[in-house]
Amino acid sequence: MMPRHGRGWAMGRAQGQEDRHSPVIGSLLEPALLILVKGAPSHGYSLLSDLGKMGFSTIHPSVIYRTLRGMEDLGWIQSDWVTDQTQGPPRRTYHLTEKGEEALQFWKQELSRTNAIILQLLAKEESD
Amino acid sequence: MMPRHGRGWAMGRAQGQEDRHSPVIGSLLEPALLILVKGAPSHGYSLLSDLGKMGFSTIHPSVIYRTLRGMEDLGWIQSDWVTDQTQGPPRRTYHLTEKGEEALQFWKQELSRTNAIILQLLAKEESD
DNA sequence: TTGTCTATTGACATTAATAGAATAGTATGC
DNA sequence: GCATACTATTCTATTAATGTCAATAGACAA
Repeated sequence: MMPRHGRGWAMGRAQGQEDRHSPVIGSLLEPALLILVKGAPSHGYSLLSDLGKMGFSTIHPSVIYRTLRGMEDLGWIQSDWVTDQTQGPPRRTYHLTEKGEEALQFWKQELSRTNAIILQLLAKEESD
Repeated sequence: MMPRHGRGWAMGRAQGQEDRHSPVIGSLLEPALLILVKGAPSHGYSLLSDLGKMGFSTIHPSVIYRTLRGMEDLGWIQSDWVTDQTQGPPRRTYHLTEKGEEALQFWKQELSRTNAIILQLLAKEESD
């Protein structure tokens, strides 16, 4: 049986499971949420679809909600319940805090660094 | 107490723990090993230092050995014991298999995709 | 024989990911 | 007034991955 995430991801893909994301995508969820919430305060369900458009479509909703709660525990974002202007039950709407802005700065550096490493890896593979 | 990996990584950094890698780095270990082993058959201890030079310096040796064994279980690489030309105990030297080459092709696509997502995220943050 | 470098493995506790179901409000058609 | 679909969030059980530490052991030089 296939591991459900992480190790050996590329194996599952080869066997026709296109709908499972790689571990890299999962690891980018946190900075992606910070950036989206910084852009405009938002709630889980809306972030879910924003992320979908950005290439995070395979991440399970519960993972996104759980991550948001975790980030709130860390003090990076804060939530308020919004009951009006909703087409359904109340929304928990998150906004970025100063602490979250700080964390985002670290993440930005890390994203650049990651970019460099990936380019290096691709270049090395090309040269073989 | 700080989470030891993943969630909330950027927090630890802010408190002066520069020596802990982000979850992204960990998730790139597998493709990095595939590419290095494809370049030239090699053993764990040597890959450890190659990875260090590439920006994976904070990954614990046992994680690298464990990942290599996992990749061998998946049939992506194969190992032989080499006893001569060593400056210490025997080395388990890995080489890439055809299956590993296939996995690497999927990973290459994913690395490009990841690159695109990261650039998109950084661009979005700039525009805020 | 002590220490240092090379080299690999195993075990334990912690943390994260996944699927699935439960809960619930709103809106629309019939 | 009832079924259905969409919006919106939470919880739980299971499984996988990660981090850390310790153990093992050969080679070589002081």
